[in-house]
Amino acid sequence: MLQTLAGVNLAGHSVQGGMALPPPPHGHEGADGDGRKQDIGDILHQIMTITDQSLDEAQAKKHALNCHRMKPALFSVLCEIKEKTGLSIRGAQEEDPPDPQLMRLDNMLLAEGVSGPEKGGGSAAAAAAAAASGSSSDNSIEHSDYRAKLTQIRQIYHTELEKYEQACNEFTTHVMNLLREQSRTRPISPKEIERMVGIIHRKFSSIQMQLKQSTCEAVMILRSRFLDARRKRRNFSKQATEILNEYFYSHLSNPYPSEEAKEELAKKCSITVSQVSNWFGNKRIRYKKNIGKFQEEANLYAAKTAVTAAHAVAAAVQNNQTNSPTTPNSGSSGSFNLPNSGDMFMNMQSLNGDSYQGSQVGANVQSQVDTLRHVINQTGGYSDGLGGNSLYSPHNLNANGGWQDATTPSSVTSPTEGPGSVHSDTSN
DNA sequence: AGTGATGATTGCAC
DNA sequence: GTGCAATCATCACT
Repeated sequence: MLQTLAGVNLAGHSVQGGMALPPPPHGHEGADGDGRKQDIGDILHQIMTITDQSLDEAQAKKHALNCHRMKPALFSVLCEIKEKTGLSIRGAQEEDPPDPQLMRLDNMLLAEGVSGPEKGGGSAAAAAAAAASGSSSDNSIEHSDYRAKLTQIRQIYHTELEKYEQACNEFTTHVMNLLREQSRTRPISPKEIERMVGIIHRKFSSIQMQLKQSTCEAVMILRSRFLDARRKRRNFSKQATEILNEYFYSHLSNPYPSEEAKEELAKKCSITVSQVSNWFGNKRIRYKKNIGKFQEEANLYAAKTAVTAAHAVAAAVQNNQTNSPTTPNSGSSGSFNLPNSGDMFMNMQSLNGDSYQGSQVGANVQSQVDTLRHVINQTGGYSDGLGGNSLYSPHNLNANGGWQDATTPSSVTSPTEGPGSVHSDTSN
């Protein structure tokens, strides 16, 4: 049938008098070879002279062609032929499975909070990183900065994506219109238009993939810049260091805070428990390595805690004056916690004025300090007999360089208290 | 740029 | 799992 039709139109009475189709054939075409050659020659001639025709002429012929009663049949036949040839071969590769790389990129962008629903400008990754690297004020600044940058990336990504989608839609509509228009004169089936749309979408999605890829790269760079704790190490705040030092020097005989104490310190210092552990690990080793260097610091903190202790003792004594006054180590009152303990190896009387002024706390307090001193002395940790400027003696380090009381540190919830020692825990 | 301080990590021992 | 010791990487100061 195809051959018949094709033969009718091309070899038979086709395109007589311009491009207009002839009336339908009445039978089979003539088998005359010369006649066929003549016809083909005519067609070629018409094609070659088509540019000489005026626009009106062309439109008129086009209209005549469209109105020809054989046109629909011929159109579908040509479409079928086209379908079976390589002209539409590109459509064969449609319906391929989703690109794994694209899926990876999508997942990553989703996990980073770039694509998907807005999570308050932040992301799960940022939150995780925040938890991992602590949550000090410095870090929070950093994370807000990180979030701001991420939001920026997110905005750029969405703007670009929107642009691409818009361009894709516009282009698709344009091509579809064009093809529909052309389908009136060319054998273009709706299926083929669909395929063309698919091709366009694939092209645009490959552009989108590039966008996603560069967005992922940007996020990765941002993460490594902002959230790598080691790269972006920040010193703890002065206050945090002070709190940690106070605890360390007031528990020098056993500077191993319990889990509870670590948590308390972490909370106070706005750092993580593991950071507290790191700090104590570093402090212990560095103190041990260079005791001399830390002596001044130790004296300072010891004086500080002594003053606090004296104040606390004074307050306690005043509270208990009407009752039976007790020494602080009686531990009857839970109203205060003496922040220094048997760890105090300080000679208060030899402290200089900058660190400590006995007169500042008054005679009453001074007597209590003396009491305290006595109590501390009883623990064996206090010594008046230190030579030179050695206000502070690391008695608590044994010959092996370890802490004497450092037995099963992880299970120790408070410093080992000798008889008569005052419970202290600055973390409380 | 050099240097010491400091927080984090790693490998090992218990 | 915890702590020690060594080390790394960065900060902060000169």
